[in-house]
Amino acid sequence: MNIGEIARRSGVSRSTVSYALSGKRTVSEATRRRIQEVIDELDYRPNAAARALKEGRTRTLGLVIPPAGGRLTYMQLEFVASVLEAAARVDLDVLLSPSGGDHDRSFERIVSGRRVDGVIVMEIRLEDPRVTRLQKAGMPFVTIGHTAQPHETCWVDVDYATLISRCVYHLADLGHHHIALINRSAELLAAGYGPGHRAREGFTAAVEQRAVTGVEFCCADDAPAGEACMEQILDAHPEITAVATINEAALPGVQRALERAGLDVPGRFSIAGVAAKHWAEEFRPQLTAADVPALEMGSLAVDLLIERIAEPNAAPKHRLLAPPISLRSSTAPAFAAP
Amino acid sequence: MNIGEIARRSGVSRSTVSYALSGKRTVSEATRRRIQEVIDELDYRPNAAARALKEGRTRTLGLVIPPAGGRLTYMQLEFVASVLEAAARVDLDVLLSPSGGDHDRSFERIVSGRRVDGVIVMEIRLEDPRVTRLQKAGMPFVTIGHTAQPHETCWVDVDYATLISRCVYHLADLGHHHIALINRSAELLAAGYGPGHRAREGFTAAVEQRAVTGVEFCCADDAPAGEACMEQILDAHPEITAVATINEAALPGVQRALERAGLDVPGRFSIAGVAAKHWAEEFRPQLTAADVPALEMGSLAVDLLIERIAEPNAAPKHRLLAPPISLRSSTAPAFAAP
DNA sequence: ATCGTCTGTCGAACCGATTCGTTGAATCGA
DNA sequence: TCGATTCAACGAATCGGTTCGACAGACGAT
Repeated sequence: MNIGEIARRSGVSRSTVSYALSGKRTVSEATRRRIQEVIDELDYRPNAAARALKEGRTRTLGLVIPPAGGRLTYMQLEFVASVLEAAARVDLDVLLSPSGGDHDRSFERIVSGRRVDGVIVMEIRLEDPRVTRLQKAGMPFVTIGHTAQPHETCWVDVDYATLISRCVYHLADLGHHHIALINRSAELLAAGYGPGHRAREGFTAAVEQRAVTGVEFCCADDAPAGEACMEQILDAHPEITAVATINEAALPGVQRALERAGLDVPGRFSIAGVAAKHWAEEFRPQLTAADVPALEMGSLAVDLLIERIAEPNAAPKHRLLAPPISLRSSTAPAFAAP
Repeated sequence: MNIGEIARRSGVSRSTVSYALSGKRTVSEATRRRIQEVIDELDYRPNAAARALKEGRTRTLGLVIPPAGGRLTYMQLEFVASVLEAAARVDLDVLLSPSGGDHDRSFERIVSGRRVDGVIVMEIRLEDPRVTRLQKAGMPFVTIGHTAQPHETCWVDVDYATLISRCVYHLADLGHHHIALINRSAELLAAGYGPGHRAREGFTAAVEQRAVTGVEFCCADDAPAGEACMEQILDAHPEITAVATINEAALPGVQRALERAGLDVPGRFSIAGVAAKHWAEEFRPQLTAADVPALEMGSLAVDLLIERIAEPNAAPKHRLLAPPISLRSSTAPAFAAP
């Protein structure tokens, strides 16, 4: 079932079949039809490896996702889905690589085995060895999130600083004077996880501007950690009446702790966050949040990457997204003691 | 940076480099070291396409997931993650194809372009065109879920009939006499979606055996549909005090409807389901459920597939999993009017 | 009648690996 | 000292496509 077989059965040379298929040279209508018939009959499709070898491109994109897959947040999942969809629209396949460091075998295979034409990397750190690796290998890439050298690379990111600021403004407008930030884990922050750092900056700035008091807490990405964190907040800072957060995975636990403490949301306690829209709507009560446009980001990333593959030496492009806050049912005016 | 370059720089032939790398023939220790040095220096790795072309295998698996538009359930997500992990452990890459029918371009590329050595297909229907297509193409595959001809193919599946039966037994043991089944959508059922049909069978059988009354409801896979469905149940069958379900995505809505009706879970109403463990634990109240071992299923599927690729003509193997129910906080004895 | 152009097709080279058959040198036993 | 054996390396063929240069035949212009 190779091109030679098709050529033999339709009585032409292999090159003619190739040209009939690609249209890069003229082939008479009669031969073209004859070839097409044979192809349809045998259900022939060119071997991807052979084509990739000759053309020097694989028509495949790599998507590097965080390792230990089970822990993908809803937002990340939405993003992955949208990358797949966008790639499928332009007939590109997607190779997934669950890897964190730059010594990961799967990552190495993809990058230096030239299995893909370009790579999208999620969950970027401020100093990210994968970025360095990709640059060294000369592999086109787009990151979700940006490094400490943002001007050097192509990326799409969410403006966490602005979004957390908006959360704080919103809460302050509602009369909350003591607000906590539930950030992501201390380990992530220490590792230079950008969104965490920028959420911190935005929080600090907004708190200062509105002259409210703000305390930051780091919290691992799961419900039990959220529960423990919220307990700690209530315990150490009983004056706090609202939280802003970028840690959606912790929220079920946060909610549980508030419930146990008898603090109704939003009656006695408000929560504003940054989360995937779908997730925010399924949360109970529905979450007031900046709805991260994960779907849009995915197709944006694919577009940028395709552009980059075509023009590897053009100036890197970036997109910083700052979606507005959707008001739902998890925030309300600060409780005034009767 | 190809094998010829390495050969030239280390003063040997290309074949010697190849043998030094694969170890398929003896290469003197001295030359091997010399070659390795050059390789390390240039950071060389064999071109995947060239290797695939010559060897006739790609060292890549295909994973066919439901079309990207539809949302993956938490269970499906866990499964995808575990496939990725299991494949990475044995140095295989994974190509994702979000496709439903057999005419999907991405599916066709993977199957007849021989981009992968084998395929794992999720969300199998009783009559599934993709299975037919794969059989015709002679591509090794493993399905998650099985078709109406289960003996013909390799598959891994959850024994939904048994699990739903166990839910019903558990609820009946707690004194519930009127139980609803919240199945998945009527469209899916009509399309021959296996888990839906087997849940129905298990439910019918268990209800009969325990002499309780059971009513089945179909419900789309999202919270709003779950809410509407639960409202309908309460409205049309006020005697019902418990539901069993395989529709995890509908549960947040179900819960919301019960809350609005003032029915405390599990005090006044019980819920037992089939769901991913992590999901069941994050649900409030924690869900009594048969914890689908999605992680185990993923690596099982990869193992079966690798076996199948090695021996395409061996008798197909199957695995039907029936995990026990984990008792959590969403079920309690039927409410007895005071 | 001759030359140039255009069409449609073919043959051969090439992409970068693997692998088989071969060969030259070193080693060994008789 | 010679043939047999082993070791280490080489050269060429091959996988299945794409693409470049060549070329035969038809056609039109001069």
